Amino acid sequence: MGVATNGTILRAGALEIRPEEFVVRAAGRPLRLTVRELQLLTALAQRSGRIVSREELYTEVWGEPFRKSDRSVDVYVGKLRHKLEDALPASSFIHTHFGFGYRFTPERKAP
Amino acid sequence: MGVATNGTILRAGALEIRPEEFVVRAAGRPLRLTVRELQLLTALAQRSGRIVSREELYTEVWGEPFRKSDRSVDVYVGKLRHKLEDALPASSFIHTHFGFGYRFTPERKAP
DNA sequence: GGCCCTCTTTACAGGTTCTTCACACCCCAT
DNA sequence: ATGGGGTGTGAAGAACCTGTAAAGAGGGCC
Repeated sequence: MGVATNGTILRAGALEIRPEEFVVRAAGRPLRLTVRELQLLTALAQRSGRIVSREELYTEVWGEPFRKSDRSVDVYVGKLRHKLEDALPASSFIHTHFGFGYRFTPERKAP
Repeated sequence: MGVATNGTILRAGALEIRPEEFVVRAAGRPLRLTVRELQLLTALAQRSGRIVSREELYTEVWGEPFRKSDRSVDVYVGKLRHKLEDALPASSFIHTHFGFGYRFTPERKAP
């Protein structure tokens, strides 16, 4: 069985993710995400604080084997970063770890 | 057990739904709906404010497993929208969430 | 039968999202 | 400082999703 998500509410800073209800709120306001964006954000938030490889993210979200040349994860990380930046400009959530993958952690940006 | 509907009156804007009595009123005037239309509208109104998948709506109203190719929910959403538009042109009730499903929420239309 | 009404299914158009590619830039080891 | 793989990202076409008209199927009634 996969990761338990029943009735789950994931919180991270001012973000509230309800995967079951297809809803993400940023400081109370609903965030407009596509299916893939929501899936990827959920996968990241479920692994909050850990560095996660593209392979792990890809197999979790896309449900098929990862090819090293596939850039889908990067593209969607970019889309998520942009939407999160629009909604919560004072925070950053998705951090790159060169050569390893991404880490989801809400951080206050440097002033 | 299913959703409790005993003696329930669902209200949403100028809409009043009495599932037990097979009656819907729009600003006091009875709305002429078929059985399926009433069932679907009731299912939506019982989940007011939430994004609901076609699958959930289909299994609730049709009482059988959902096939991805089945468009019945979409067709009936269209019929409901048309009748609600005729009765209450200033409001919109059923909102599409691309890739996820529908959300029932009474909203004043943009002027 | 013929008519009417409802429900189901299909087809197509139009719109949105997803995938892939290309290129620029970045990071690190040498 | 330089080289080479890693990462960010815009753009374009493919793939997928939704709205809706229309046709077919079934039942009830006269």
